[in-house]
Amino acid sequence: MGGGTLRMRDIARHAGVSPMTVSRALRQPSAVSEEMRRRVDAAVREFGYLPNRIAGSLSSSRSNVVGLVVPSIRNSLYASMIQAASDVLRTNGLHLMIADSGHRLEDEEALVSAFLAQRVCGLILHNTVHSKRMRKLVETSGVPVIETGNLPDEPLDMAVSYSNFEAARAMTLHLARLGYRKIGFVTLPVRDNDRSEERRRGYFAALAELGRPADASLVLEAAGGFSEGAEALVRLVNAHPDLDAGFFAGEVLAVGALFECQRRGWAVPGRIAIASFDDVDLLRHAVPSVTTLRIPRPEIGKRSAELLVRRLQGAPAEPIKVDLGFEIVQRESS
Amino acid sequence: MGGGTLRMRDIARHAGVSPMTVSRALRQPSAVSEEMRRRVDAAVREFGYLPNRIAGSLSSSRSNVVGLVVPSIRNSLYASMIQAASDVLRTNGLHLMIADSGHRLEDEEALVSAFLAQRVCGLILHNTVHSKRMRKLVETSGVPVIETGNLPDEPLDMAVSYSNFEAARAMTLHLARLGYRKIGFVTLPVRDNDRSEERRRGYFAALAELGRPADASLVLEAAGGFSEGAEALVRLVNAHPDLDAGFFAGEVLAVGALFECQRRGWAVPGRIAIASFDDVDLLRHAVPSVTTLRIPRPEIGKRSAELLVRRLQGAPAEPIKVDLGFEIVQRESS
DNA sequence: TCATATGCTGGTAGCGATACCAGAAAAACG
DNA sequence: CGTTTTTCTGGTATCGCTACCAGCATATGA
Repeated sequence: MGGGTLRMRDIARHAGVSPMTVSRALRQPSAVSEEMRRRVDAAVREFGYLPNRIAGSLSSSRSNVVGLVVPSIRNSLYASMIQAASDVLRTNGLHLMIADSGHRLEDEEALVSAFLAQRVCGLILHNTVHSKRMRKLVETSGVPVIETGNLPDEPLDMAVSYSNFEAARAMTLHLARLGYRKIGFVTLPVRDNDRSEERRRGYFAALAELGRPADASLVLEAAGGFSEGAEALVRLVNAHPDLDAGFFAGEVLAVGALFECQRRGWAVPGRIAIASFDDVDLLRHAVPSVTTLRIPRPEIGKRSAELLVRRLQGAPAEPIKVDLGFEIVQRESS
Repeated sequence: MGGGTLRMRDIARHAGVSPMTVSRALRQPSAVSEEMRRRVDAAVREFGYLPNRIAGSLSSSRSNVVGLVVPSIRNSLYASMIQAASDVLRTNGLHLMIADSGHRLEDEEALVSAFLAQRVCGLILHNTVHSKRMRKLVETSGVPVIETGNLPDEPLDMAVSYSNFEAARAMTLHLARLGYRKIGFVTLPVRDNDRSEERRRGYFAALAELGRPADASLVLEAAGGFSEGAEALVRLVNAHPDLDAGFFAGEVLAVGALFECQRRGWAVPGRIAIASFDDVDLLRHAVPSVTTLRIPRPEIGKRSAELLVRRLQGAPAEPIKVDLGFEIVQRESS
């Protein structure tokens, strides 16, 4: 059973050609004659031969695997990005190795090391905060890298993202423009996470522009679950009975808060308005539908993969920074 | 930059030992003397050497990558399974290559081929319906395989799952026991998907046990979106004004239906009860919280990975079929 | 004391493919 | 028709590492 995996030379023998001809017939059929191609194809099909990509990679020092590190596989946000990236890569004969860092910087470093040891031909990292050691690791490897979670000041290589700062700022201004006077902000954990940090900064920047005081008690940090969102809302309202809008840095938090309002019979947006980050289906279909920021996650995945592919095809290694922007989606909840 | 990647012999030279000693010091430190280990470690750290796993895999004909194919990366159900599997694999030095078949059988076959060409050391497949060619492909490769989406009659190798049939049957009986007289069932697309098919069969089996007629108009097939769930519910109610319960084969469908009830002011469960498949956070926190089937997704991922690891460590290649069961979670919506 | 066991190190020969070059055959040219 | 070019094929030498065996020390036994 399966023990005897075939090698190229076996196919070659059966086809009555040299191994080199088999190799060529498989990778660039146009380089061999009609006759050879026919013989090789026949033998390949007859034995169900699958070329050993490991050997191929070693020999050509070129791999066809891209490594991707996200903070959490579970999060559906990343899922839409991953899907889009995966699709583009696949049509270019590349595969995706996925790992999650669990939001731990040291784990990310270990994962990147492992990926580099596997000799991936490219890396996509969601995180944009890196240790010095990691930066050096990636740089000396010479592997093209894309960062996607934020627009970093000093990209490792290429970046495809949007501005968390601008997005949070824009939404805060939007809520103010709609007439909300007291806007609370619920952020995801900030530690080792520049995205959260940027969003918080954006919120405060907007308040400053509006000439409103920066009240730290209007900002709460919450882990990203439904309960945490509900809890945060309640705490904010208790502390600030005149709170008339809540801006949540994640869709799960926002929906958790929305459910809490339903349980307590608080009208949304009558009693309190709700706004969220990231346009997932859930927010569009919730009752009431939730105002949010549309971040072009699939486009980020697509562009990242495309840039990687282009670079692998020989494009010059110049730093590229793509800002795919965002969009405010005004809905019933505000 | 980075052009000159170091080889083991370079490290060996700098450490004043042979390449073999470096190899051993890295893989089984106990096999070399204290002194050698020290010298090698120092050189490795000094130059930031990363062993080339491609070469290592080729040489030892042993890889450390597991291939995983799910119908859709986007679906959060798979995410919790993937996460759990990934964790177990990582602690055993294995990595995960992930691909999605988009529910297309022919794509799955292509992906499995590609994975086998990459010489993965194991496969996890969610799907359990396979073409003849695919079965042969996998069998002759000799690679251990786990199927996770259903309990197949003829597993390729090992299976870790639960019974879709029994789960759907149990929930239908449960709803009947609660007193619901007319239970509609909304299934996900059935084509090439034995899970959906099994669920539908389970629903009908329950009806038969209850001595109720098998009314095909009580079953609707819907693609898995919020709108589709909402739509399906409305169509069912229009066709059957006395419908008092809706059982949805996916959580997005169920929540979509729930939202529709909220929009229309239908009391849940007063006017109509709702039940779902799969226990995701959303269902627990929705208002009202939704009755559902808890499928042990993380456990499935964990056990799958563990079985794979054990097999790679030399466990005999015997067919194993693990049924991790399910559980009915009764909540407010029914 | 010699013989056998044990611990550690290094040399050699692959793993299965591809890069590169050489050469034969066919085609194109003057 | 000879010469140059083009087209195609095959041999050889890696790619970077590990399996396997040989060999030298030191340790253990009789």
